[in-house]
Amino acid sequence: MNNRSGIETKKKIVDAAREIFSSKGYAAANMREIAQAAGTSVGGVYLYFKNKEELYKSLISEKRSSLSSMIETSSAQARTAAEALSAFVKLNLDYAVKHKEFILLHIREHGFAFGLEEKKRFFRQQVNHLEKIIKKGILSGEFRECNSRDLSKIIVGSLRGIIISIALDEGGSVSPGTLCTFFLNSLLKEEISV
Amino acid sequence: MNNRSGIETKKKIVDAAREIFSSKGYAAANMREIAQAAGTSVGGVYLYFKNKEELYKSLISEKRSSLSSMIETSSAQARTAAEALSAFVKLNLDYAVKHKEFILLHIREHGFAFGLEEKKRFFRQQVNHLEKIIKKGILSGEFRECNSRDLSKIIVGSLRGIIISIALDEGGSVSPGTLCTFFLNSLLKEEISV
Amino acid sequence: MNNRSGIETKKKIVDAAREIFSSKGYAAANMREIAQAAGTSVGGVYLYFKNKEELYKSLISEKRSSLSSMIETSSAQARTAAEALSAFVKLNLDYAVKHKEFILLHIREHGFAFGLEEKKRFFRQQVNHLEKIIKKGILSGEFRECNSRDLSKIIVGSLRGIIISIALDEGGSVSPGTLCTFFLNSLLKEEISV
Amino acid sequence: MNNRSGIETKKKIVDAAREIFSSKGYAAANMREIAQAAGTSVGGVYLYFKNKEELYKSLISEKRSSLSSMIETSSAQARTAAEALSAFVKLNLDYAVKHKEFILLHIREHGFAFGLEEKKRFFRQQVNHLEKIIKKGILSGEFRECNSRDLSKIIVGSLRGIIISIALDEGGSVSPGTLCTFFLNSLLKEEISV
DNA sequence: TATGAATGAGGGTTCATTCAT
DNA sequence: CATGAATGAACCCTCATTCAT
Repeated sequence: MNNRSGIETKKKIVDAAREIFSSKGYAAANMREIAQAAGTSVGGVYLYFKNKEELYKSLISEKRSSLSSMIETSSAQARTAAEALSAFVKLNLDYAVKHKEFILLHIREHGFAFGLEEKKRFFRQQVNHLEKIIKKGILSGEFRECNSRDLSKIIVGSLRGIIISIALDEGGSVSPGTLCTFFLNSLLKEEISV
Repeated sequence: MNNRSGIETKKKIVDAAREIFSSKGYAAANMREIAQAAGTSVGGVYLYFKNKEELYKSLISEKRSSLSSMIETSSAQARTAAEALSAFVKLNLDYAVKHKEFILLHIREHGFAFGLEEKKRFFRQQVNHLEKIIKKGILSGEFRECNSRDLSKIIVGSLRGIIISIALDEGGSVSPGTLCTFFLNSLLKEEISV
Repeated sequence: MNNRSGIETKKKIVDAAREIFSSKGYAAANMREIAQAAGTSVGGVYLYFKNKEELYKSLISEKRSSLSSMIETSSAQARTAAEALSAFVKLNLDYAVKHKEFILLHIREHGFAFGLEEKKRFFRQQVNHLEKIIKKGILSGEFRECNSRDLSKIIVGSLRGIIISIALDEGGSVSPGTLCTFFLNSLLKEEISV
Repeated sequence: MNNRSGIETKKKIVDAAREIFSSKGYAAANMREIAQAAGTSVGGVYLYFKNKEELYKSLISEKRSSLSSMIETSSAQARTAAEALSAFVKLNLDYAVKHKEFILLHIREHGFAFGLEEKKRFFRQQVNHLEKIIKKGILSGEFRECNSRDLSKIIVGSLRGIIISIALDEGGSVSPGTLCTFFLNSLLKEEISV
């Protein structure tokens, strides 16, 4: 096959790699298989990616930055703090549903091999982002007084756990609405029932 | 090796295996290294475990069942539903702090390699257990009316996410108390502030 | 590439190939690199040379024959045997200094890969040529009686060793004059000091 | 095969490696082939040598140091400078005859891949050693006044070239005696005929 | 029980060569 | 003539597993 524009080939490789990495993890995935799934030869993969690690990292950062920017955008458009939090939660969950493989990729290899620092940075980013939302809510009188830092950590952490459940198809999904209500119970002045 | 009983050797192997598996993941860990860390020979490991997979699985199930039974016990001793939930949360967090390596082991390889089914079963077990607590709380009038199944899933999922944060040392731990309060906000009739 | 004639391209390839082959040896050199250094594409190289081996061989024989003819010419112009020997030695040394890379190429791969027979033939040629000079010198009474065959072998061999030292920049060059004197000590009737 | 004492296996590997490296050069030699020739498995080779490079280097240094020490010893026993020089030449030639493969190994890869510095050092060592002999000869009145440094370089270089001829079986060997006489012609006060 | 040398399949990676454009 | 993406065989090396001692 002699595809003049390698861009198509590259895309196929990326797709195949995501699929395979996420289903078996980094170490168990093998380049031969990825090439095959992408419809190319082994050498073909190395035409676009320096090596296995680079291929893997490219998947991670590509997705991570796309999620980050989506979150940023949606928050800017929210009127109230509750709305911003809802958007934050929904985006994360939607993303998890749409990109299960990415989530697995992201969760798995957590703290292994390489990229630990990048992952922690991403987590901190999320926490910081949420903290801003909460603080704004407190200032505006929408949320009650609380430790915004701790709550942010708890919520981001929780979200991650729930996303894992979704990605692993563990016993049915939880609706974003239900989850938002759950979080808002500790934030809003008036109580709502789940 | 001149241990009177092989039991000691086996224990050393298990400890070394946990340490190494959890720090590098299943695929990247290697038997020579485990044997060395355990102070035995490669062949020695195969005296006690059929193969790498068996060794790995034994670690998982060993810890998982020990946690399960602890939770079971603690719940039986609780007077109120809130107390039972607190115990549940605290046990899980304590366990995470004390056995970070196990958590990593448990989280990582999530849905990979093998053991996916066991992991899902464990998750369902936890959800079921929590659901019972919540239902009891509703019946006793301690908790408000709510979808106990959904809430259980949310809480167990959240707990998992937070445990991961702890295991990965991501930006300071959240106290069990704070976390319980957070969960109870959606359960108790009276509201409490975090 | 918009060279009017491919001849220029071919020359560039040959130059690049010599440079790279001689600096890394046959096996470690690679076609992509050669093409790049020559300012062409990989395919371009194959337009002028059937394959890697052919490209390599062409370098060797090109240089070898040019040296051979120079030696032939210079000998024809010499008046005395000593002069002929001097010319022979000087040409070889000059050549080594000017074409270090070729020497390396020639020395390295000595008896390997391919071309062993050609190399031996070249060596024999040199020995034969020198033997003629020595015999002429004995006949003319310039040189003393000696085993001309053995001496030729020794001198050609020695020359090769010294050329290697030069090509490898091992500790300073020896002047052609000094070397000639050294060789002539075993040939001339009167003794000279180095 | 389960050879309790790996030392035998290691020897077989070394022998096979020398044979193969010297017949095809470093780059063209391949580990599978070496293992096969040694009667072991690929993994077996890596039990004794970290990698291809290490295996290669071990051959070189092993032989090099053994030759060095032989030369040192023989020189110490020589009565006259001429005797010392003879011993030096003979040892080198004998070594070349007995260890053709080593010579090839040593000559080839000259200035490539790795080990260039070690090779230069070995050359300088030889030159230094010979220079001492010549200086002693001049002092004792055995040799005539001459530039001992230059002559040493010339002789060591020549020796190398002649050894290459021998190793490559290029047209019959030169006897050590003839060669010594050749060298001594430029050193001894009285002239001798070859 | 315990050892560790030996095995060999398999993984990551390179590179000469081809060929559609 | 020229290009460079594509191919795939082959290389170096690792490691789970076995087995003679």
